[in-house]
Amino acid sequence: MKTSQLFTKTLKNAPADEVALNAQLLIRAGYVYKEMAGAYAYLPLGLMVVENIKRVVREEMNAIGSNELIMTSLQNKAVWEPTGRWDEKVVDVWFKTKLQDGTEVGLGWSHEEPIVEMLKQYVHSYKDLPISLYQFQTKMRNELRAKSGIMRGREFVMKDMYSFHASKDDLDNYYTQTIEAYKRVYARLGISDDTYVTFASGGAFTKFSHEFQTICDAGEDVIYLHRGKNIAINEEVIDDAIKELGIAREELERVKTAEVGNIFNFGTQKTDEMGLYYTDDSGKQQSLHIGSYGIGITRVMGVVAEKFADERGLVWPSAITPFQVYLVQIGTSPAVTQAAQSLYDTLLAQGITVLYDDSDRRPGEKFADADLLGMPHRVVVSAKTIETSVFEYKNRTSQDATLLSLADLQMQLTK
RNA sequence: CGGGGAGUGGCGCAGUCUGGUAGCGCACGCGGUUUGGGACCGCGGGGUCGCAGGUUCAAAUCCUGUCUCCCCGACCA
Repeated sequence: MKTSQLFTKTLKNAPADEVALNAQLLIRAGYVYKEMAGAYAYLPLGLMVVENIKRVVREEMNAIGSNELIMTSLQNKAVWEPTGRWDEKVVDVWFKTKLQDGTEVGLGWSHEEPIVEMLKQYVHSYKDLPISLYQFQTKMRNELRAKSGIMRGREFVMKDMYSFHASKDDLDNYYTQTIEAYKRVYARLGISDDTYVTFASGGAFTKFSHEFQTICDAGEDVIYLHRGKNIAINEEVIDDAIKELGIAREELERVKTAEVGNIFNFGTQKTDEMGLYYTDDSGKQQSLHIGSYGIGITRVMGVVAEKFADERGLVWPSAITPFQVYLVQIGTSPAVTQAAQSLYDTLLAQGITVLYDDSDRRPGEKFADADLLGMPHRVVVSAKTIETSVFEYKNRTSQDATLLSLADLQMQLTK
């Protein structure tokens, strides 16, 4: 895409009321627009990142046999009453509204109850199990206080998955598979080195649930870490956990983290509360074992933005960058324009995504934008480079540029 | 929800204490000179000062109320 066609605008200053680094950079670089506290619009560049993160997650969820669907944002009060969670004293993040005839409805902050309710219509026999469903949904949570830019909003995109099983063993097995799938997701997103599977507080039917926590100063959680044994424990459950695991608190390192995923083993709690049962092979009615697995898509984007950014701007991992290459044309002579256009066409034909800065701005501004926008590769075409038929290449994270032939450049961009 | 801070062109700010109908930088438009790390000169457009009410001859400025935003805390299924 050419910048002349892209809806975007970079800013030198971030709005003064944004303190969170992720929001400052994402707003300055034109990825997001703040509608109100805790609610951000995703502009074309930001949407590309969101979609790229979703693509990675989608591929890994599909790989463990889950099915994508999409539930509704409007939710039925009657579905939530049996579990007691319609009550605002139990769930304090509800957004509730009324239909014109006075019927109360809720805006979805979770889809656990609705999806269990839905399955009553489809699951009757052990032959229908197991089943795993997931969606990417905009969750609405009426948080007392929004904070940390896109890392804790009142409206955010979440991947939530739910699995349904005939036995505890089958659920446990799938739960373990999901942990591995989540690890692959974080590896592909470039944050696996700093992401830990963490023991956390869970429902009444599990000793612990698991969180995926990424080391991040802007995070809201604190975990205790044993890098050698690869053990991580949320501060919330530290006392119980060290007893359980037989380790000493002194062995653990205390770090600030952001929760990028959370999985729960519900056991048969939901099925019993809501009356979802199946018939086993001897004709007896049985409870289902249910698991629930979430990844905050937009929060992950904020964490990645926050973690990798440097003083010049964003730095995107290759897997989720909106474009692989920021192509800078310097000068507007026909020869330079033709060379830049030609390179642009060549790279596109090769399947490499390119943002081609075809504006007639000065070089300094273009370089500053290239850094701020954070694409992994920068290529410059100028009068100097076409003289010797080379291209100037620089990686976002390196200081120095090198001159490469077209073939070498193509190799650099595809490795 | 408790505590603290802040709302002045699109963004960043000054002006408020000591009332006298709004200013700077960036951005934007036009002309010119420039062109490898956010250029320079000239000209120009744009705000009624979050909102409402009050005091006053006169309110961005004083008073009351209200809305919004940010930070800390509490909360986080």
